[in-house]
Amino acid sequence: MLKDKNAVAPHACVDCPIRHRAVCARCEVDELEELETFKYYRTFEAGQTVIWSGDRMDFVGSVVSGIGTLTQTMEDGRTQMVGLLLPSDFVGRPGREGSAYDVVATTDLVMCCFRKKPFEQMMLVTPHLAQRLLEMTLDELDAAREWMLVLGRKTAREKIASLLSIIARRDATLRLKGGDGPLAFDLPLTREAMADYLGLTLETVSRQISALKRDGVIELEGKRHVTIPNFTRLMEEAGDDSDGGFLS
Amino acid sequence: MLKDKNAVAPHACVDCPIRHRAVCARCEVDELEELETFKYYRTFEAGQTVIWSGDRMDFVGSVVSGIGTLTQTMEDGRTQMVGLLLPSDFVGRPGREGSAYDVVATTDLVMCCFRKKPFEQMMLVTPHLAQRLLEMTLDELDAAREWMLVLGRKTAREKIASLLSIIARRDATLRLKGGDGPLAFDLPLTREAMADYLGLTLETVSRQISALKRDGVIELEGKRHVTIPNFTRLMEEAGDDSDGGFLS
DNA sequence: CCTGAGCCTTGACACAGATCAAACGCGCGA
DNA sequence: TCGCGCGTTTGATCTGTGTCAAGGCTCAGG
Repeated sequence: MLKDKNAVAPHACVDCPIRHRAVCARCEVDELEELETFKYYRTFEAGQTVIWSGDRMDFVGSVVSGIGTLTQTMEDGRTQMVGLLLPSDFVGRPGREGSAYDVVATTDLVMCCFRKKPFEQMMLVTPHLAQRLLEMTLDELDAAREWMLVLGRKTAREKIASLLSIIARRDATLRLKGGDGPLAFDLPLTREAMADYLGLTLETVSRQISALKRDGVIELEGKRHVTIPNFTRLMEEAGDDSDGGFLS
Repeated sequence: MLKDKNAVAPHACVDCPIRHRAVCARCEVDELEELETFKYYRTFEAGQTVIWSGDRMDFVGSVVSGIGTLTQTMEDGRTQMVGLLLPSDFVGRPGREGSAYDVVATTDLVMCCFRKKPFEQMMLVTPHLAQRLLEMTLDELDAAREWMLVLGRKTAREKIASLLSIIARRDATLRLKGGDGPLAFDLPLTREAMADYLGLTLETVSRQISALKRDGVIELEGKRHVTIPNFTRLMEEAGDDSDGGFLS
């Protein structure tokens, strides 16, 4: 199952693509060198599970490229996605044994992993690391709470529009493109995964996407490629005020 | 409007009731003394707003006693509660200007406040403070994600049962009572506040509470006093597996 | 004692989204 | 080339929860 790829991809930290956004963003060169002594890369194929809920974790790490999801599942099979992992996002919790969620690779995924014990040790004596992790965790908390509003109070159409605007925004900031011209991106999620994120069924997701397309809010090329002709319009459909506040 | 009470309540940190659970839990005596140089107490009456969303915050702080809520509101008035503030919980975000949520006192509330600037300064040089805050933030993130499952996937009945079991658990841990005897507590929230927390209407909340009572899952004395004859039964109704995992 | 304001309960009905079911289209292996 | 599987779309119907409306309980103030 595991491909040779698993052996691939070691960067030097200094020219890592997520250098300026990940946990290590604030680290000095010598601190990066220390991190490198217990760092290793792992790759996962689309669909592979990175960590099972409840499993013991012996590493923490950052997403370097690709997309992953955090999900919770009830005994009867109902599932809720509780987080989206994009490049530079952090996985794992220092100071806790196991994972509380399933972590799954949605696309092929490259992770920069640190052995947990030495990472925890280093955090105790390296404020740069702990400060950055606190900041990232606070951002995630804000994002989770924003999502609670989506889940608790928005209609199906608003939920879809909210998801699209989040993906569009994160995609745009990753590529550092400004401008209000038409945004375009590939949906990194299946209809089912979107449904799990939004607390809907996949049929409802499909119907609402068709409706948004019919109403000219989005354009579709194939099933996955989305163009947003007017971002403000999308925001209105999402029920957000137009302040354009953006996440992490 | 402000009562004399506002002048009241200064404890010495060393015999503070939340000393061992709040941000300052890990601080040494000398660190507590430093905190005390920019600490002050404020009290709020039930119903009073502590901070308006978007307002500039010049303090951060801990809930000493009483109960508060964090809520988000959409332009059209739909509101979602995104957090419950219980004694020892932390309010405010170091490194950010304004509040992202409305913070409201649900009961009379006493807060231990720190002026924000000196607190941020102290965090930079006091690992005990930053470490504890990270730990608390990670716990809150877990709680928020658990709540996402509730909001996205649970039925109205399960939502009510989930809320009751959370309140019962936190109440029990606050009072440090063990034992599986019947739990009893007063609901700190109105039906409307519960609805805002659960993404329901107050009518649905009322109906489901009546139904749980009818089915013997809970007992009611008046509108607010709840007895749980069988906690395991309540957990089953909440759709949680019986692992009894508990928060923060 | 009466009155009014909050808070809560209950009923009747409407509707958004779930459920069940069928079929499409595209890529891939045989 | 065919056929199969997966992700998706679309339709018909069902149902849980929202909406609207009426009335009850309790407590504080006149």
